[in-house]
Amino acid sequence: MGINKPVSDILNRIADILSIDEEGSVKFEVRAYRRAALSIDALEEDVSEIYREKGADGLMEIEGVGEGISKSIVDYIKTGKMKKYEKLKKRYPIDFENLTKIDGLGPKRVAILYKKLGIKDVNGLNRAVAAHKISSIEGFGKKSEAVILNGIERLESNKGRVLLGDAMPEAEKIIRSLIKSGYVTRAEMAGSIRRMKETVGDIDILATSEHPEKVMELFGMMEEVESVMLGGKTKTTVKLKMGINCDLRVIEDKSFGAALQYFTGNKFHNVKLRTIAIRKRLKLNEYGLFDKKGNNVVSGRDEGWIYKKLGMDPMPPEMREDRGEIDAAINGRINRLVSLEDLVGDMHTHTKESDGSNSIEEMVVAARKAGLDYIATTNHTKSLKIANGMDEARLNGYFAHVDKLNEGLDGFTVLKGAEVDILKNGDLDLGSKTLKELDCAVGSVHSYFNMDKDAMTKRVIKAMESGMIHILGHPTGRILLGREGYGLDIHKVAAAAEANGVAIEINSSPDRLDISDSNILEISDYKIMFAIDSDAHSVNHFGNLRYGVGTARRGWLGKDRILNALELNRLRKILGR
DNA sequence: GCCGTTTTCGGCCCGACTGTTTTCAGTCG
Repeated sequence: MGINKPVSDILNRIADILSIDEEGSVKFEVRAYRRAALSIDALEEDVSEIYREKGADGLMEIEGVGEGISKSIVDYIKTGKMKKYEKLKKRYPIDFENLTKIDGLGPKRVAILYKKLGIKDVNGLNRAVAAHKISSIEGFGKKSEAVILNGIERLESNKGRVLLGDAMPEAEKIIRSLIKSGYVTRAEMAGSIRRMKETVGDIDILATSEHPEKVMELFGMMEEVESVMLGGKTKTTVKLKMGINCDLRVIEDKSFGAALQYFTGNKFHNVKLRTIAIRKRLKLNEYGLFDKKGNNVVSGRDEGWIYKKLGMDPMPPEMREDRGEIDAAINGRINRLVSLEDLVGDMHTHTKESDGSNSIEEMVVAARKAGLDYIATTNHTKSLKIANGMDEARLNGYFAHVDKLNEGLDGFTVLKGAEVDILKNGDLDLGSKTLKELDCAVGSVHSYFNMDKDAMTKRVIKAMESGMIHILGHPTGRILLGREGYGLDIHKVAAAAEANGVAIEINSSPDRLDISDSNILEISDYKIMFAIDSDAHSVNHFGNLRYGVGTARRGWLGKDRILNALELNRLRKILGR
């Protein structure tokens, strides 16, 4: 794997240690290290590749990386260490990475705990909390102790993140309760959920109300809430039973748009926007966009106006990750992104013939309800025994059944397909006669995940070159919060997809979202189509398509790049090749 | 340490909330 993560971690550790005794200009040095760490973490290409291709000059092209930090990176590439960090570490041999993940602990308080109690890591902190040693330290109290204990539990239980597919329905439930209470006129999600990030660390909700105190009280008593962490007049943080925190902020109606803007973009996006505002002699905050005299120059109700007043086109929330969207917006290059309504079909669904829970008839009813005009029925194939994979004979029988079903359907079509296993050697798991008869073949890897990157890339490309598969299913095999995807040279795969007319799947299953938004951005210059598939194993799973659409939007894809946004006749032409 | 429509020096995003040292530093998003 690449070294971006360790490099950005070390830069953050340097920032941690520098910030302990920060005085004067060191404060900005800290900021510079954090900034560089963030942009390296978000980089698509590995810094070692950049250095190999373009040397130290290439590294300095990275935003926030100048002479000093590029030297440190080269240092790390050559020796596996950064001299600057090794030196600083001697002063504070502390596990800042994990300790600062705990609520209420930043580098300074971690350093105090080290100096006073000799705490170096989470275990040490745990012991100190158990012995009630924390509350006696100057600057800490009983409440700090409780917050820290809570933070340790959260860190140990699930690393503090949950799937978008779990967090979003929870946020929707909370919003419904707020509206139902009668005290809230408007409530919406902000933050990473609104950006449709694949996993989220907390839920942000914004609401307008004439009675903020009442809303705060009500929020703290909701059934989803385990405990109230911080309760203010306009902002309350609670710990939800599902294991993450939820922030609720109440704002005035007139600043709702500004607040939505402020709390949606990621940190980097927002910093850039505020810097642009300053250049225009304006000030941007959650209450609006203000000129020097303190007049709000936009109607705070409209989020889009803030972008327009700052000289750029508004862009969808999913793009606000500081991945070039601000430049694109300034140059008027924000394209219309694919939306859920654009999808008219689903190319990857299962029935109880293999490992699904419902019959094809039930799946058809659910798909129609979801607004679709066609689905491909794509059950597993024979080598995937654990999923009751189908062999050629069973498939033939099943397809005869589907033919009959289609005859009776008006305005809906079931395409005959299969999720064909890509075997260890890159062969497909069905005879070529059957393969040729499939309307839609999704090729997927379900075995030997541990092959090295080269071998796995060759395996997948061989399958694509067979001319038999239409879509590469869940291309990297990752399971969010579970396992890393198998190593795959995504550029080589994309090039093979282009050469062989194979579409790349965006699997909408909340624990996959595979391929990822960042991979899409990486390969979107290839002339390839994408298929946003539910991979539905039951009638409820068509609802997951919204997460796949979110992923596609985070990858800046328009409707024209989506296979299943094509109406059936055009789709058939492409599938027939 | 980084960076440039205030430019090679002199700046660097913004506000809420907390605990507690009653006036603010630290943390967070």
